[in-house]
Amino acid sequence: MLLRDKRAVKSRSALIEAGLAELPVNPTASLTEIAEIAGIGRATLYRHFASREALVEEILAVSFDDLVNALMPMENENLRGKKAMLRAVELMMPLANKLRFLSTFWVEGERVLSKDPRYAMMENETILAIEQAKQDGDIRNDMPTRWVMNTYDMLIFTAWDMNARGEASIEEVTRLLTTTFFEGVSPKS
Amino acid sequence: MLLRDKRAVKSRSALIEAGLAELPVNPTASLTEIAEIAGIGRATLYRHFASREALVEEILAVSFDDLVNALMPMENENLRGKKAMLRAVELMMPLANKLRFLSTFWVEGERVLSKDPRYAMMENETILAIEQAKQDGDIRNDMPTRWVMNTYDMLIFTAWDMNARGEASIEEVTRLLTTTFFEGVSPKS
DNA sequence: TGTATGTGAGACAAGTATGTCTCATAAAAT
DNA sequence: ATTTTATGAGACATACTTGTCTCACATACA
Repeated sequence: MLLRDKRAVKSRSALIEAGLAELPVNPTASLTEIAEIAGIGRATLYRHFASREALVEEILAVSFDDLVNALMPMENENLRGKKAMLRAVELMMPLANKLRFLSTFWVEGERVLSKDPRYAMMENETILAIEQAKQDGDIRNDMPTRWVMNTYDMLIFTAWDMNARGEASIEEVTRLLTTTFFEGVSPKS
Repeated sequence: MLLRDKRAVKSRSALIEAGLAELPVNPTASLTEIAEIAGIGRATLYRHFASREALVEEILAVSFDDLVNALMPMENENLRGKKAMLRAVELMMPLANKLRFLSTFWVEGERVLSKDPRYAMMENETILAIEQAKQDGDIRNDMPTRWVMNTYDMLIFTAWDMNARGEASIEEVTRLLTTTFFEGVSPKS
């Protein structure tokens, strides 16, 4: 299956899309269900992916590629600390459904993606940004970087979820997210 | 199985404890595994719980009972707004290990628990507290109550999770949670 | 047009989880 | 002490999932 053929390309992306949408909602979905959602025969699924594991790993790889690509513009912007974190949120919001897959399959994800040098780079840059923000006086020094990172990730998901339910626009949830993250829910004093 | 017998009580609680501990870590664990962890025969598991679903629902019910009981002291305290929210966090945090189950099985949980009148009551009281806090000037008026509630819930789950992983004590995550929620990660100006 | 190739449908085997049932044993209840 | 009841071990049927394979058909490609 060398993806020279239009049909193969279409089948493959339909399967990846189906897994991306279904597996975070129902992680134990059978490959029969995935194939049905994709509108593709089950046998064809196995022609593209040797096993269930292979499918998950492929979706992880594709999602991670999208994430890296979304953040590419930052390479030329030389932002640091708080400004970098704000910019990253802005760039990441539109693909939060892919981030959701990454977080759902985090155990597999870490095993697979940790072989990718970009993975260590990204994590490192997040930590650097948080610690830079601490030095700049934008993030409290008495908060563990790990907590700040978890909160940051969690707020991105909450914002995406609210947007996905149609309760607020991308711009609105981005504003809510960044305000809540840096200032909290209290009014400015 | 009317739980008049010591043995039945012991078996039942051993099974619930095993599910409570194992299922959040490995949600697809078989009932054979659960029974083995509990140190109970698989047949006995089926004597107590008609199906896998019944076991999960029972654990959800027990967990929710624990949550409601933990919040009982507030009935006599007449706290409102921000103070009520802080107190609720304080009372809920020690249940971290038990209530992680609720967040893992949130989909089933909502379906099962929404039949319980106490569920609607709890949600309603949270909304009331948030709106009271807005009136008191403790929460920004330009933030939708729904966003504030989602953020509040997600921060509690994040804190539970971090504590359950042994990355911070109950006191530590309580402090981090309340500070982040009301003040954000920025230092006080 | 003719050839190569991807696809759908379905048969098939192997493995595993579910749920039921029986029987001898051990423990609790009275 | 006697009766009642829960348990463990294991057999058993059923259903589902996985992964492989074949064959007729349709579509892309050259």
